[in-house]
Amino acid sequence: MLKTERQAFILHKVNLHNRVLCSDLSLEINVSEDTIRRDLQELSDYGKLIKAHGGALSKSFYSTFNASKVYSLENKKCIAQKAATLIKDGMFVLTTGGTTIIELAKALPQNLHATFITGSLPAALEYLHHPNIEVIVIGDKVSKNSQITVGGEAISKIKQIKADLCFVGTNALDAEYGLTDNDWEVVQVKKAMIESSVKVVSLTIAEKINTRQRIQVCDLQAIDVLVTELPTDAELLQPYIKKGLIVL
Amino acid sequence: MLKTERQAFILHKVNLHNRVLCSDLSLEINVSEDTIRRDLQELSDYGKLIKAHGGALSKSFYSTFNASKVYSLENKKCIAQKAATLIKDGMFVLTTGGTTIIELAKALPQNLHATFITGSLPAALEYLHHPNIEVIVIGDKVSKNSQITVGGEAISKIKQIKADLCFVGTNALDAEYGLTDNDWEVVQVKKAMIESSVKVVSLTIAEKINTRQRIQVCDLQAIDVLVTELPTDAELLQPYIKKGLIVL
DNA sequence: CGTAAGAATGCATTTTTTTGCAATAATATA
DNA sequence: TATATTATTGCAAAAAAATGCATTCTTACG
Repeated sequence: MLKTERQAFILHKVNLHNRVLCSDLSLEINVSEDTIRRDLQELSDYGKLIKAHGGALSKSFYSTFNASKVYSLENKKCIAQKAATLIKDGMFVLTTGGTTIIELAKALPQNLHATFITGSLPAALEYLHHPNIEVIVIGDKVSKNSQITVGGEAISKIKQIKADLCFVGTNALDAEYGLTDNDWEVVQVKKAMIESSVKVVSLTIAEKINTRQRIQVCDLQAIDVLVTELPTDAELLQPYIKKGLIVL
Repeated sequence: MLKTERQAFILHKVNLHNRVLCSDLSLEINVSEDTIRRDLQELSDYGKLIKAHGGALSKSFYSTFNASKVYSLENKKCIAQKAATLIKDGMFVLTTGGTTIIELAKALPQNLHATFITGSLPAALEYLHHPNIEVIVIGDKVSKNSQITVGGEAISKIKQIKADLCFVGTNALDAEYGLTDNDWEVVQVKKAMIESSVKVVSLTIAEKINTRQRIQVCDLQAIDVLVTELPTDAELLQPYIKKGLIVL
């Protein structure tokens, strides 16, 4: 059995049964547990499943247990504060999902009057807490990992919109490869949002800068503003400033 | 059972029942109480639950904020348990919003394979916790009070669906006036859902029975099943049984 | 065709994690 | 307070993961 074939089999199995054991797979496919472990490691790196001691769990099963704590929370709060200043009364704002976006939602001033459009359920619930913000949810199937709606319906709805501003929670940003991500469905939604907006803002914690994932969302040129927790004059940001991005 | 899987199970259990005992879990999962205790400690470290002597409490129950907010919680849990038995594998299920529906979402068995369609953001997030349930959100403007999507877009999407089952969280039910409610926009959505479903189930706590609100959602005839926390032979329910409703 | 570079795999060894047990301490409850 | 239940701690056995290395299999290329 080829490596790719084996990994596809493992993935199928884990999605069907919600969990797999190294020992079972080893017997079933007739390779050593080491190989299975290496496969699981790889699949986990690609974000296809969740590795656990002794085996792995399907991503949808794992999301039951709502991903522990927010990583790098303080930095994200800082980014949210900066980003919030970009929103003016009366604006139509598109946002993706992710923990940084949630922090942005929390950081919005109480007196802001604006319309927020999103496919992220947790973000929508946060926006609802603000008395003067109108919330519009994009409907479609909900992706378990990201808790945002994805699919053709969602994308066609997004294309009908012209927003003033789009906030993109960023997984990886690179001066050469632009904005990249690893979930195909989520990428499609992000693409549509970026196309439907006049201005695009990338919210990026410093450690994601100069990294790349497998699927491209957009070129660097498509991004207007980059918000990080770093001061504007940080070494890391200079290449992006040179390429014409506004950095906050 | 893998460690991670076990912890997910514990978390599910504690969120469903509001509390768990080390001794129960130990028997149920078949590991020592020491292991359970260590799991609870870990989950507590991650802030997913509150550890207590002899077991643990759900975070939402412990923080008076959330617990006190849900009125008549125990009755609603009882209703949810009964209602959950109506759902079979492969079904398409439409649901409204409301606290009883949230309890239903929590009470769904882990191994249920079904598709849930809703405009309620909190309900959708609950459904997501079930690995084998597909969640579809109806998009539109979100109503601040009810946290469900309302409006023409939502209604036209609902009309395109034909579901097997529709669960309606009920505000007022009366043998003469049928199902009534007091929020015009929410009523429009409920109407559409009822029309789009083969079977309609009303989830109603006893104190809402024989009460009415200002706007009619549907006649009693449109409802197939009535689920309350009362035993089937309760005096209060007899008029409804006479009128042909199935009572659980 | 043949050979060299690189990837994939299994095996042995070391390290880490998980788990149950026992002894002791802390805590609840009658 | 006394007693039973629950927690904590240290420890050891078992299981699993990581690591380095040798062997086999693929692939690329002269």
